[in-house]
Amino acid sequence: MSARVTMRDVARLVGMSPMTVSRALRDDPTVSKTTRAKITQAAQQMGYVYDTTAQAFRTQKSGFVAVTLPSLNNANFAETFRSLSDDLETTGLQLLLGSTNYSVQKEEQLVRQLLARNPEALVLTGGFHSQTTRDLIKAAALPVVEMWDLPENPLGHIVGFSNADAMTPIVDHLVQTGRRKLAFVGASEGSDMRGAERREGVLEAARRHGLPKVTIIDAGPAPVSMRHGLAAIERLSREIAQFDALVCVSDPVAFGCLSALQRMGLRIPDDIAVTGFGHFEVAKISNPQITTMNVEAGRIGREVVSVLGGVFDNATNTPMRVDVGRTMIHGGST
Amino acid sequence: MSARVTMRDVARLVGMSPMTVSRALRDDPTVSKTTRAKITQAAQQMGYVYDTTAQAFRTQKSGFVAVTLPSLNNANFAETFRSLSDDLETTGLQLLLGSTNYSVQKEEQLVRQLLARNPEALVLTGGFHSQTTRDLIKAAALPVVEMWDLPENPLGHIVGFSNADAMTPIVDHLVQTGRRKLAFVGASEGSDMRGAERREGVLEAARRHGLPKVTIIDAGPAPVSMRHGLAAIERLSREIAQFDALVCVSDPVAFGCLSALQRMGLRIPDDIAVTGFGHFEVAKISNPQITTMNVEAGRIGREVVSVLGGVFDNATNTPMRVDVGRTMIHGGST
DNA sequence: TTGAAAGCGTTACCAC
DNA sequence: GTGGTAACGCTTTCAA
Repeated sequence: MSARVTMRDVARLVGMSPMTVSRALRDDPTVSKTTRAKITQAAQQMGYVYDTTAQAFRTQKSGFVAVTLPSLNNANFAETFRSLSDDLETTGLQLLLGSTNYSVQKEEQLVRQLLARNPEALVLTGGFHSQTTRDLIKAAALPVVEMWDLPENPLGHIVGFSNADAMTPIVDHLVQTGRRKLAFVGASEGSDMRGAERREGVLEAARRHGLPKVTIIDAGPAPVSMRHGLAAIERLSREIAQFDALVCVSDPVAFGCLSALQRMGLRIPDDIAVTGFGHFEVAKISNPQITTMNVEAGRIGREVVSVLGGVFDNATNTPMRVDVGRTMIHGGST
Repeated sequence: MSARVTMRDVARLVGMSPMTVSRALRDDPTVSKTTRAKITQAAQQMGYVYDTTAQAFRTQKSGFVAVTLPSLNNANFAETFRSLSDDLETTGLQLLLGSTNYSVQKEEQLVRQLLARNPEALVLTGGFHSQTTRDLIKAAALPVVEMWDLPENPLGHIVGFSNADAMTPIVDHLVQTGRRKLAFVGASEGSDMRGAERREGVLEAARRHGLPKVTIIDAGPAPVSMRHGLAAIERLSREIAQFDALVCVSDPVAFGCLSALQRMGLRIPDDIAVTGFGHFEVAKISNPQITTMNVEAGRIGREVVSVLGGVFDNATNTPMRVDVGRTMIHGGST
């Protein structure tokens, strides 16, 4: 177990100072070509490995951007993460990822853990956090972006959309196609804030249209997916026939509902309409295809990087507020 | 912009040495109860945040475990990651995650990036890597676990299963139920190594049974999902009727195929059988349910942590080899 | 139970 | 174009 090769060792070999080695390895233009060549060659030969930890310590810059996501197993969040990491690559920043599993409690713990790593920025999914989390973040005094949401009192920058408003076109469309007895299928109260906003958006839109009270079907605590949609409908059994449209919090839930309804022999959309949210792959592949709302998950990631770029460059801290678009996708389920 | 609060500052406030503060904050039992209480209280009040970077630098331990996954948007890999991070939590280690997007090229770049952070261990998905990647890893001389595979020449420890062998029960089952003209639907050659192994497993099993040559249906470069399965079948159109069973590389692909077949008016399993792999949610929700092979993704993560625990504790480096089980799940699609 | 000194590997800053 | 010095915040080691 030989000791680590450091810049000092490389310097000694080429007969120069560690400082010059440092500059050479960082492509500092003040180093002469010959020197640089000699140094890189020596470094290679000695098996020198650059010590990011020491750099991070010395410069007080970790090179990390911390990100929280409610869940990894979600095509939309995964896509946001991917575009984030792709676009961040050129900047040399690394993503430090954590998953909250839709729990405000877990988020607090996670944020604490992430902040201990001195990230240069923090990207949170959603605009709802515990007071402690907010305090921690404020004390850390680092750039913050909240995404996938459009909170009233943001912690910093925002890249997202109003989950409530996003439901309006869906309800409008259902009403236009003659549906009146709506039910909303989503996660239990308090477990998924964006889902709750979507629910409120549906209730509000229904009120505006003068529809009868929308029934809330609880699919269980978040994350809710296909199986929870299916189970919720199976629990209701024939009672489901009293509704003429099921507005679901997400496409996987909608697909679960669709499947359960079909197993019961109901015809979609003739007997009952079903809508989803998020333009997941399953919405396009199911029979019939599910009417849904597309949110450009990739664009959210890219916009976040662009916001961060502005923050790092200008050091201006005027909070940005990027409202990304949504597009309704019509399927055969309505 | 006030300067960072350090242990020195906390020490000054309570009239003790930084050393005692360090010990108190790490719950060193040699610190008296009163002192600890005073220190933690002062730290809290001053908004002290522990500097992990400095600690990592000083102790030469990053506290990181690096993990590569082919894709985040995959219920199985997401589950493995979740169990990994859950089980690692008690050890105080942080996961540093990167996604290779099923590219050996990208993996190389990613491994380089991750190794620069001095992780204490490296967890890779799959047993196939570029020579450069292998060299990089060997030079780094850190504990390595390859998972989701059972390579012949592992880099270190293994937690996985043979993707080829895992297909045998599926082919056996198809043969037993009278199917003989099989096609395999998967990603293009060279883009998904575990998928390729599954394909070889199917070919081999078919040979053993004396079946006619299995047709390979190329669903495009990895990652392949629902839409690729659907598109592949749509491209073949009525030619698909020559097969009596479609063996798919994964459940999402199988669901795409199933959906395409149903859109063409074929009946599953009467006209053609469909099998998947991975026991994804969609296999249980689709109509009919898809016959699949369950791999305990969560268990893989837990076993990896257990292997790492052994490595860190004993410092013994005898390579472990954990073969996790698989269970066939029968659905109505066969 | 507590403290002093030293140093982890790098780079900012200034000098030449 | 290159080098010397000091320092980032913490913990190991030894001493009291």
